[in-house]
Amino acid sequence: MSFGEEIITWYNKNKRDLPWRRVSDPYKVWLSEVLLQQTRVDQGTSYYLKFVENFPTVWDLASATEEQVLNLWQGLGYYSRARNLHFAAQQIIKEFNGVFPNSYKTILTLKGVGDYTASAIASICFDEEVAVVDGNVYRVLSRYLAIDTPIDTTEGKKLFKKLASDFIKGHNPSEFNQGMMELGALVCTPKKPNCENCPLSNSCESFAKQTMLDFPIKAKKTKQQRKFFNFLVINNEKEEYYFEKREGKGIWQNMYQFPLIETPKELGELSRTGLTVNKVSLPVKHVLSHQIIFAKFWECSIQTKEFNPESNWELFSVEQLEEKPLPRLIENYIPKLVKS
DNA sequence: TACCCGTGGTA
DNA sequence: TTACCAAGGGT
Repeated sequence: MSFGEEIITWYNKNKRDLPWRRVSDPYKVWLSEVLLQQTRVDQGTSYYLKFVENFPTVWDLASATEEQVLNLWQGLGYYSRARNLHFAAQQIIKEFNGVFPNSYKTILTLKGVGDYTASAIASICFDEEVAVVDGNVYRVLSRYLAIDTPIDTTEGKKLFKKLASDFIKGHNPSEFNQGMMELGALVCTPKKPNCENCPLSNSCESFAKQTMLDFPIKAKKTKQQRKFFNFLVINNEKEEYYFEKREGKGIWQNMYQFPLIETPKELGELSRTGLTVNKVSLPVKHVLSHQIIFAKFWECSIQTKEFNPESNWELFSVEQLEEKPLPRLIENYIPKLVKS
């Protein structure tokens, strides 16, 4: 059997029964693909079910507010995906009259849809012969051919797209693409590849040399910057708390947090006119892909005469917060408010 | 192009 | 405990 035949035969025998594999609606396939970007199936599945239930059609998604979409996305991370998803739903209504675009080229014009996602939808829903290249495909191909070109370079991306495009030729595009990813997810795994049960081990270059774990090669390492966040936890006599909406370009855009004071180092003492600090949390370490945040929560009470809230601060009860999109760091602190 | 964007699981 | 990384995309 050819490479592609091996992949497809193995896939049809070993594929998992996943919710988005039971549907043919390109809208739902799109939802699943965006939800699973840089996200494990175990982590994304419950979100997929929530989204399909709350927004059964692209019209429902487009009609929602961004805040509703972000709120449903809460906890999954990479929130630009949610904002772009909402934007793209409105694109589909306006530019495509509510009919999901049906080719790689047109799907690619949707916000938040790049080469991978456009290839996935076009192949799975419309049988277009375009190869997906995701983390799984990089791993499978780099090991199979023992390719030492780094995958995180322009040259590497171009090379692997070309290789996958050559391998897919003449095969069922949907089954080939999903088979490549499924093999990477279940057999050709990052740490302990199960080569004994791999349909390609006979002809795998790295298996022959037992160098599977040397691939794929990456050129860069991500560096994490340390940051010090101080959140002002201020409540009034009605047990409401001040919050602010994050704006601008950075992390957690359009999501809510306690009023923030960022400092270059850990803050030992906080003084602000009209506020008395009652309690301060130990630093909470919150690790992100490019930052490590050390957050202190300063629980304050108001000295009514001199206190002057900023104009962008809003008061919410704990109940009202249910409908506001919160970063995990903030969400995790809410139970402490109810206790004390 | 290099860098930014989250969260949680694993060894 | 650190390092890696999971169905990537935007700027």
